[in-house]
Amino acid sequence: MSTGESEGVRWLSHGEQQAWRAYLRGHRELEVALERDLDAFGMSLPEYELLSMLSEQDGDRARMSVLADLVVQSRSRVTHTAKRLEARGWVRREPTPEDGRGVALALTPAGRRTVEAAAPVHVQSVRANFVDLLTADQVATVHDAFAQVRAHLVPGARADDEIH
Amino acid sequence: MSTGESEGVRWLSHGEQQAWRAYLRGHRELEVALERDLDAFGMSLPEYELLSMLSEQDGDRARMSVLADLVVQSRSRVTHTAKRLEARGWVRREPTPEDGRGVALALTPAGRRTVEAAAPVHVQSVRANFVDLLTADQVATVHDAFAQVRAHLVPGARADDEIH
DNA sequence: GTTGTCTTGTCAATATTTCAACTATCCCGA
DNA sequence: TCGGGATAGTTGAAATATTGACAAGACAAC
Repeated sequence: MSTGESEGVRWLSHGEQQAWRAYLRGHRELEVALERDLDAFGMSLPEYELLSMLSEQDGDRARMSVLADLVVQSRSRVTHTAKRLEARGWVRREPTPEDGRGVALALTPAGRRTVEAAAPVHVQSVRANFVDLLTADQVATVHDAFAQVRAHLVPGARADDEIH
Repeated sequence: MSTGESEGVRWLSHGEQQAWRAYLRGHRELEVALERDLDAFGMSLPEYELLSMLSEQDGDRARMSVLADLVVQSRSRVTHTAKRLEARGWVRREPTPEDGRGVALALTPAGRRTVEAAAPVHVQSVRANFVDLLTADQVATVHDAFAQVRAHLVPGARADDEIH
């Protein structure tokens, strides 16, 4: 059994395994660093992402489900995150006129001020710990690689859905 | 204040932002896919990583702190994870002879059987959702990129610490 | 219009993770 | 050999995340 199943398995080559592990570890370290820098603003990375996405939407508002897709989180998780952000006064829940089931999340003025304060620091962190460590070619390759991964896993996903 | 801070900030270029977001999203989708495939074996990705690292150590055992570094998790987290794995009979806690403070985690026979059953499926998942979607060059670039990130964030980290 | 089905979002229960003590051991110098 | 400071690992409570069940509106078929 323990050896029998190994037949026919395409294990990773040494290089592939090295790459995979470098990625897993690098990603974790990077996340830790980004969280650390956001800590000064009293928010986590997922929370920042939510606020940031919201701040780019028309009218600073978006449906819960749209938000969930944008930040790649479950709806339930977005509900919880929104509740926390609402408790801090950064976000407000509003009914949607067009669909009685829906709920829109809207950035409050305080929320906007907070994202705008956090954004420069966060961007600097992304630069210092990621973008600026890489060449333009490397950045482009990372883009392509993960866009492919996403396209494979979520066939319907649009490549540029940060805009709407 | 809200505009004042924007001066002097090196925002991301459009391409950089696209890359960053593609990476964030792709990573999350990838994690979801890997977790889904591991689910059949009753373990999560962090748990698999722990078992997998353990299975590569001499004597199927390693100190808690070594393990924590290998999988890039806090010690406390490793303690909790180990407790769960121990409850399933996959792992056993042992005192270390050389250092009275230390605790070694050892894979049980049942634990080894379980990793060996999960490994082919997991590897296939990593292939299908990541490695095989990329060219060899892309894989190499991802390796370099995240190794650089890790080297920046954890200057002391060894590149090949999956072996010992 | 009534029925059945799908979608939205929430909720409560459960599981996991984090954080800040805390214990025990080791190491080193006076 | 004592003491202080480091290191190893654990603990429990609080914060966060996931899951599955649910309520309610939409929507299509008839």
